[in-house]
Amino acid sequence: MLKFQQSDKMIGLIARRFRMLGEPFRLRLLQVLESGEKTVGEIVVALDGNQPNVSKHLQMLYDSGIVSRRREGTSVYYGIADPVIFNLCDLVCRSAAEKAREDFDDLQAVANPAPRVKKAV
Amino acid sequence: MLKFQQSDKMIGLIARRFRMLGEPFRLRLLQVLESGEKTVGEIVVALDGNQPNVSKHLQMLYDSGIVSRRREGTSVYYGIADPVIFNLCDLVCRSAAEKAREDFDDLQAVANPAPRVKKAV
DNA sequence: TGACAATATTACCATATGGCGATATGGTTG
DNA sequence: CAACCATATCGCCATATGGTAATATTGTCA
Repeated sequence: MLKFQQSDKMIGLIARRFRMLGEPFRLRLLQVLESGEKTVGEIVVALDGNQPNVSKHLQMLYDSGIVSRRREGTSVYYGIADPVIFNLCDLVCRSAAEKAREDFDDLQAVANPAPRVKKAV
Repeated sequence: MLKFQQSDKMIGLIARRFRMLGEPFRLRLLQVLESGEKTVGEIVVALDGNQPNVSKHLQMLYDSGIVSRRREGTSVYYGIADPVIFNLCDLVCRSAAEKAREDFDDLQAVANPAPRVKKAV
């Protein structure tokens, strides 16, 4: 924010980044890669996904500059290219947890409405 | 990351948050709200959008706990409920800018391939 | 070069999402 | 209550996106 008052292009780029992280399967992909480089095959096994789907999402993350790619023989190793995403996830995680807690409290409040005195049930 | 190895539900929540930010129009909405509470009408004018669309996106942001809502007469004021989003945007902005710079450098490198000696064009 | 393994690409379907006009709802004022 | 704001919701369409099977590509090795 603040700095991208600028062009619509910049906003588009930012949005794209967020959209990349806005997909559960891709988050799980990144989660798997957090412990280090992995081949497509290894990732497929780890996530119990199907290969074309994994490749597709990896491609998207690669195009966005979030993951790196390295070929070795017939295998391709993917890794985290931009560790900042972990900071992002961390922030969002905390924030989402906070929100969830508030929602829960609100529900509680509805269930036990303002016990002014002792409670009369 | 790290902390949401846990449930798929948590991953879903995180993804949803990111998805909320993964839409140019919503980013612009938040940009407008950064300078303070605004009514729907004011936002419509500021973004030159149409009212139902603005309301819809505001509703989504509200459901996600990103913006707050306050009624005053027939108007409704929206504001930022979770300022963390600005940190997020800031991080992504920097990161995206970095990526853009790298892409540019790569292009340059292709255009002017390794001038070993003087240059032979 | 042929056979095989790993990964990428394509094609297609189902669903999700955004934009927008028409309409409903909620609140104010007379 | 009627008329009139401001906002929310609905219905529809066009497009984007994710999942998956079939197929193409790339690299290795004999």
